[in-house]
Amino acid sequence: MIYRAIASTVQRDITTTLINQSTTLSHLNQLLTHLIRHNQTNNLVTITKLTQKFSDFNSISNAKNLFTLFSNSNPPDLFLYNVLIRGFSRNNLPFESLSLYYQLLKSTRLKPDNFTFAFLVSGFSGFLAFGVEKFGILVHGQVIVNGFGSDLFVGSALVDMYMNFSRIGYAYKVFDEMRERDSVLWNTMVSGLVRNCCYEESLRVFSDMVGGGMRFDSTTLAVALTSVAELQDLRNGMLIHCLGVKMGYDVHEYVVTGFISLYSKCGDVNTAKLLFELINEPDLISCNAMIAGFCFNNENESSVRLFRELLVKGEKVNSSTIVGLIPVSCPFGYLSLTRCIHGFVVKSGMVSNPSVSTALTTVYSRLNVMELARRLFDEFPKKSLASWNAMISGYAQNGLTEMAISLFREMQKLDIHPNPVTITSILSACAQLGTLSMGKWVHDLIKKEKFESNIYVLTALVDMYAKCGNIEEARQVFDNITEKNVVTWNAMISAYGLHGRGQEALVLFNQMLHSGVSPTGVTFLCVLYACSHAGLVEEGQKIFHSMVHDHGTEPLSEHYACMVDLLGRAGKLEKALEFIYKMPLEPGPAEWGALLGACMVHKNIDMARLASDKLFAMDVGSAGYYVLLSNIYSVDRNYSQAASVRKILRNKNLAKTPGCTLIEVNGYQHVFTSSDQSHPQAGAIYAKLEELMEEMREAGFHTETSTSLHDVEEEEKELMVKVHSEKLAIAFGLLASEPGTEIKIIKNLRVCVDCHNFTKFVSKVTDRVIVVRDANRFHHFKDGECSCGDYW
DNA sequence: CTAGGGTTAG
Repeated sequence: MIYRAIASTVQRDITTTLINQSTTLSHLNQLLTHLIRHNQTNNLVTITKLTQKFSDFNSISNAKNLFTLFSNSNPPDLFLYNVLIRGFSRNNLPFESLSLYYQLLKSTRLKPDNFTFAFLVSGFSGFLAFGVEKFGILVHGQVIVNGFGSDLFVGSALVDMYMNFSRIGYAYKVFDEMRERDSVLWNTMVSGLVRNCCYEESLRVFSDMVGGGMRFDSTTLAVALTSVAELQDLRNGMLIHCLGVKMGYDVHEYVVTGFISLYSKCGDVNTAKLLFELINEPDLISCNAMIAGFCFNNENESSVRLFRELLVKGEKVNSSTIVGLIPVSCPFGYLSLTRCIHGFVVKSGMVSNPSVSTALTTVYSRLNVMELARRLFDEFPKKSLASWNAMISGYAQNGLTEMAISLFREMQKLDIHPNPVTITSILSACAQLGTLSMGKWVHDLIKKEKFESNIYVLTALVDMYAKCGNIEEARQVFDNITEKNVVTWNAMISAYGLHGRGQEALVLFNQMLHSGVSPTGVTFLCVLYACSHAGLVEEGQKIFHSMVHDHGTEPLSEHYACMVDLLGRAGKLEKALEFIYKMPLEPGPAEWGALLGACMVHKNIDMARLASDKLFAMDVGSAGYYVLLSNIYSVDRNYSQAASVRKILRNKNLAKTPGCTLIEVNGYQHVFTSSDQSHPQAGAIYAKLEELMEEMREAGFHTETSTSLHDVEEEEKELMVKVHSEKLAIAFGLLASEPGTEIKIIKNLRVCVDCHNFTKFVSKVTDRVIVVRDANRFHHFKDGECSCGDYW
């Protein structure tokens, strides 16, 4: 009897040892066959061990069958349930986990414990699909009801889950409610924030962790390195470097790889190369970091060379290598090169890797071949958040704003939660479209989701408010940003320029210099643009001078064009022309175009002809210039010439854009076109308009058409028979909004003189502020005056 | 540990 017991124990120990030592799936299968053959499938410990091992080998069907086999003749204990739930979760089957959990509740008297919940929750940490989030929240409810709300294991799993859904706010809530915090919990927070591109926030949490004396391991340090690298924050990066050395973590090759990545992304390739050479035998991963570093610094030949070396050494390159290499085809701008890489990716089967596909989508977007990008996107077997973002941002950046927003809506329908990157792109789309209501909605979303510390989001928010006409709101958001970068400053400066508030732009520019942020070329463009739109000629010239001599910034063609615009707008046409002749670069379409525009405003026909001759010689494919030239001939009463230019325009297929105006009332958008009758309230609108026009005529105003030379395309000629869309929108705005409230409209073309006069008049007699965004800038009409000083 | 998605100017 005793012998038999010992024998069975020995047998069990041997089996357990064999299971533990199994290194392949076939070992396990052999063992299982053996157990079944000898009728030894009734031992709980053995079965549990085997179930666990099967799921570790991703053979979840075996694990499941084993569980069923056992439970047919024995009641499983909680441990076995937990092991299988863990198996399902690890194999990305959260719903299988969930149904097993229900089975546990329904058909046993077992009480789920912290392991059950930790495993159950963890199933939702890597799973993103339609409507999963609701189930995640449901599971969280079960956790609380069962009293595990402050369990560390469960808590970490919950934080990880919410981070996966980009629910930063919920993750924080779980984190805050933990009575004690271990290094795993902290690490989950830090890496979750990194996964959601909240790099500043992750560094803040990391420094809280270190400052609080919490032990951190080399992995956490590596995650923090990711943040500083992404932020290109060399100062903190070097601090973390020191910290890593002090802790002795630099013996780990992956930490050194993190350092290489940091210096690569901060532009210090030499240090990166030095560290790279210190590694005796660089592995694939450190090579990838170096390749990406070369790419980042436009050392494309070096990247390709290292890539070749890897191939020669017989190393198997992975998706990281390809993703790191793909940007090489971007600055080159060669579609064929991208196609080549695309071909390689398809051949090697890497096309199913979301990172690779997303990178390719991005390259296609940058090259503005959106059809290819979309086709690739539609073919993704599994769309990651990044792939959605790549597509949405591609649309937004190429001006296909409606497509961007409709894709975002689709995403929401599928219950896929946006992260800060998505939000930034959508804000950019709102800014371009001028949809304030949607922009405000996104702002609320930002607050709810705790994306408020993300500098990209906030900068895009400033820009959105400015471009939707809410300059004060833009400023408020701007003032609340604690750590502003150059782009943030640029956005606010350009906002003032857009609204014709040049002095404020200059004040802000000086504040920026005092705050220690160095201006870039874009900063000077923003400032010069602001000066130009406010007629601040001397200030602009001083800035231009200081840009070259104090800041050592080399002016690009855009800067010269801006100066031409500045001088030209102010009527200093001769000076503008002289400036063009004296500039060290070859003057291009931008400079001549700016001069031509100025000539039209100041009615200098001869110089206009000179400028347009230059433009035609360059064969610029822009309808605007042709319209301007046609207008010149009209002024000269040379109608046949004017007609022939328009014919060229038609032949070249440079379609003129029809004018339309958008107005938002109570969150609804109304779009008007010229002489539009389609609005349900058209009758009342035209009656209101007639009433105002009559009043205007009585006050001695008359319609002005022929003398105006703005680039408003055909519209003006139609004025005698048609009513411009902005008048309709304004009349509607007066009817549909409360007296005394501000009216805001957006027009796709430039405002014509007649409408400008009309709007001035209306603002006076109705005592309303009317804000007009045209193709170029904002006009604030108040009390019969416009902020542009009749100069646009 | 390495890799994919974001803001400003024209």
